Amino acid sequence: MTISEENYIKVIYHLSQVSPKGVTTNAIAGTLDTKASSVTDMLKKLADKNWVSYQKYQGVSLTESGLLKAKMVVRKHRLWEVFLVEKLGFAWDEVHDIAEELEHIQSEALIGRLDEFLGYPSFDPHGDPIPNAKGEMVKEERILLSEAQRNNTYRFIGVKDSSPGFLQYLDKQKIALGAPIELLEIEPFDHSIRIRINEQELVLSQKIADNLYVLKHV
Amino acid sequence: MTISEENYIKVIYHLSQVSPKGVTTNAIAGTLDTKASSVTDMLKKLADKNWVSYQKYQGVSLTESGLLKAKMVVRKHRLWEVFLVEKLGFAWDEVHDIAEELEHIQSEALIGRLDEFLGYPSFDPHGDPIPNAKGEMVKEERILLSEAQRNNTYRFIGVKDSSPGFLQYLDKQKIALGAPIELLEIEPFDHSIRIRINEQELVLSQKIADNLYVLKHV
DNA sequence: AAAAATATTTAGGCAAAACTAAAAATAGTT
DNA sequence: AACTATTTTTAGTTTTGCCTAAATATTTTT
Repeated sequence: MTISEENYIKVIYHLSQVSPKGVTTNAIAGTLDTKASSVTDMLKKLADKNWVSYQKYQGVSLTESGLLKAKMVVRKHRLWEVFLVEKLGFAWDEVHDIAEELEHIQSEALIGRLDEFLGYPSFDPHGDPIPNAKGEMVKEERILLSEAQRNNTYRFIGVKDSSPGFLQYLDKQKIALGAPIELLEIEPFDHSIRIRINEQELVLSQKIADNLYVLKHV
Repeated sequence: MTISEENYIKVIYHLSQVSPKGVTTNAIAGTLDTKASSVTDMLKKLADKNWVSYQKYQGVSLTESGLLKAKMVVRKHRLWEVFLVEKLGFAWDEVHDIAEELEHIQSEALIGRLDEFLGYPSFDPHGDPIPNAKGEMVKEERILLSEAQRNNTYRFIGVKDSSPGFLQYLDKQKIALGAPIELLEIEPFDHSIRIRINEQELVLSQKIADNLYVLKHV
């Protein structure tokens, strides 16, 4: 499996989470920053190798074996992210691009030992679950903070957008993974919300609340 | 710099150690397991980018900037090998191929932090020196055990051949890096040698002695 | 339901890095 | 010095993954 093929499979996997019926050519092209025609070429190749099922004009979805391949790439990506943050001391907004390269290193033994070295983590530094060697991962009943209810308390467990800009905003506001958040008020006009976090009150725009995953209760 | 370019530069660097006047096309082709014509193509490209000086039919040598590039690839390779052995628990005969992939990860920050994490090691698991960020490395007055003198004591500090087969042979004989070796006798007929190591006597063929680097004195 | 807009695919090409086969240069031998 | 053998280069192809431009499907709008 080439690096390019791995990247396509991974992107199809991520896009499938949002649109499970089938991923469009354009969506893939947009994510990979390539042209739709290049995507079509690759989809044929992936279909030949039985990693996706693809019908002209109808989008693609991963096959059983394609899904496992995708999960293994995601596993490697997230394990490397844990390594970079926990062991090498990188900040959570610095690790994505490096992990993007490391995820393509081909060695079962390496990833197995890395997993062990890290203590078999279940989540990466952004709160995303890490598939185990069989592709299994924790599934939590997370919701977006923008969908949360007034006067309830939640725990901040993940980000939807993990771009450096957003992560740096969270750092600045001292909104850290694991923090309890109490939803005090929802402003009907602009859907901004007022929360209590770290014994302080904070107002978040809808856009922010739309990118924070929380778990109910506390 | 592509992965292929890095591999060529690295191979030219290694071959230069043995033949400093100029590395031949065939030598490169042999090492990289490609055809001479492919090497010629690449040499032109590397010369265009000013990483080697190349004259048709006269072999190549690295330029200043090519030499630094080569040392940075070697630096990454050897640091990753230390990581694999020291942190992940791989044996010294298992790490070469994995490091061969890891050496191409592009991130100054990563390699700087890895170096720090490992405690700025000076040598890799096979006893080879690790260049620092400027390309500087320790230079020892090492010789081959086959060139050593009778009745002297040495310290085993490195291997010339670092293939898994040879390393496994050394493991089997309990010949480990750092061990003191006393040269008891040289057999004139086949140049085999008798040594004392780990309080035991051992006979080594010339081929073995030809692949062990030692330091005089003790 | 036809027209317009959008999405996708096809066709033809390009660059990188490899190849084979043939030509040219260098080195070794008599 | 000339001939032979070896090494190296050139010329022409192949494969992968991308591109542009044009053609075809699908979806949306009127």
